[in-house]
Amino acid sequence: MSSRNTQVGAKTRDAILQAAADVASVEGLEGLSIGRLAVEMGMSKSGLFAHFGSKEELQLATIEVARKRYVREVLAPAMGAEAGLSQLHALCQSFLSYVERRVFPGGCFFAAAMAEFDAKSEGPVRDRIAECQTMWMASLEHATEVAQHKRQLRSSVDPKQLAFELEAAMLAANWYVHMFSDPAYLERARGSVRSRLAGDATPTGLRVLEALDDAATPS
Amino acid sequence: MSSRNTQVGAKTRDAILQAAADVASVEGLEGLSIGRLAVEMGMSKSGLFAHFGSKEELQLATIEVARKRYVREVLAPAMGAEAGLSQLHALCQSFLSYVERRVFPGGCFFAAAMAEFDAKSEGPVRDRIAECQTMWMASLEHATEVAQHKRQLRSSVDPKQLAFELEAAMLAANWYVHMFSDPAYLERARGSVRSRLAGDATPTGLRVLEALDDAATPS
DNA sequence: TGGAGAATAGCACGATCGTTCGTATGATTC
DNA sequence: GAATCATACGAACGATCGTGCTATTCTCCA
Repeated sequence: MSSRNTQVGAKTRDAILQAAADVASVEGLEGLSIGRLAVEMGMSKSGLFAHFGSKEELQLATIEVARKRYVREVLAPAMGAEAGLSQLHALCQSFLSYVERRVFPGGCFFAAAMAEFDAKSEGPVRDRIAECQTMWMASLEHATEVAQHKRQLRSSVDPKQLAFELEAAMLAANWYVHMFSDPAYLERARGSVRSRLAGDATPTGLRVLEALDDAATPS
Repeated sequence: MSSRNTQVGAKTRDAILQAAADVASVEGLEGLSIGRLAVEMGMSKSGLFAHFGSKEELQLATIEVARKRYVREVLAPAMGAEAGLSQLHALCQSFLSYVERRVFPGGCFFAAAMAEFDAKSEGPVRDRIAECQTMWMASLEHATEVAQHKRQLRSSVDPKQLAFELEAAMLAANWYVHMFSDPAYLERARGSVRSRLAGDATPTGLRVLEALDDAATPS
């Protein structure tokens, strides 16, 4: 048949995982309970459970759909920007927009998961979360290195240090926005990103940043 | 009598809460279970439970002992510093030292609690955590204002913005140190604090910072 | 020394947890 | 039309959750 028939269970499975990712961003990956998830999906606990076989498998599968959402909502939009400083700027703006748009209802899924598992004993779930966080940081560092190669950021800048500081401001905004229900913290983070990039930029880099600001506010 | 006899139960209660704070910094305040805590304390679940009457009361009491520990280990040491920029610097160093010394085995208790409750529905526990976080930020902001009054930091600096950025770096270090078991992130945060304060300091403030560095590295 | 009251233990409850098992329903394939 | 497979359900398991009640043990003071 031409219209390849997607297995009926795959749709259900994905629907479950999308809901699971939303719940986990609020309640945490451990707080995610199969029973409550089944009620929310309008199906039986055992029917839902059969899709995964164990809670850990459910958690790992949830991480994967969350990761795809993250790629689609944060990374992909920033890939349109020119490599280097523009892309570094785009990654930060994209992340803050993703928090602002409430792509996950409880804030950044991976921020919540990192905070939940950072002190816990080792395990596949913790390992995968750490991997995801490392990959995200690597994309910030890589954009920094390209920007240095293009003489947009000073060569004295340590890419890991810059990535750390940018991510720190974005993470803090993520917590505070939800804890105090105050979107002003997103603007604080945007201010941090702007001044940090401008402070490390070469004259060439400053022109790039100015062009980005002009594009953002076409008055 | 001169040696006022503390009620025997009060010691037990405090011992329970100290253990509870340690556990909660790793497992979270919701993950804290009365049964497991009782086993750890070598007493019965009901005997332990009787001290509090409800899990919520246990959580609130745990927050209070954690807060006292925080005051003792972070705020109090920094109160020895001269008001203003020195104290702002001391608060940041004190916090990072508190993370490094593993005052709570799972990292900063309040960072973990904020991450756990930021997206959750309202309640006394969430409210208290938010209060504690606000008070900590207020002490950073206050030190900034005093520093401005003393002409150590530029008057153009927004105290809330500076406090946000300092706290962001410290929080990020707290997560990463535990997630990746790498104390280098503490140095990254120290670098962030140093460059951020130096960047906003007046000539007077710069001399203060230099004096602090000399005192820290008496070569 | 004994009695009052605080502190702890024992036991049980309903609810929920993750998990297993047997079964019923549809669709697909021979 | 029969056999097989994917999918979901219902019931139940043992464990643990928070929370009551009642008894026992301990501490301290008159």
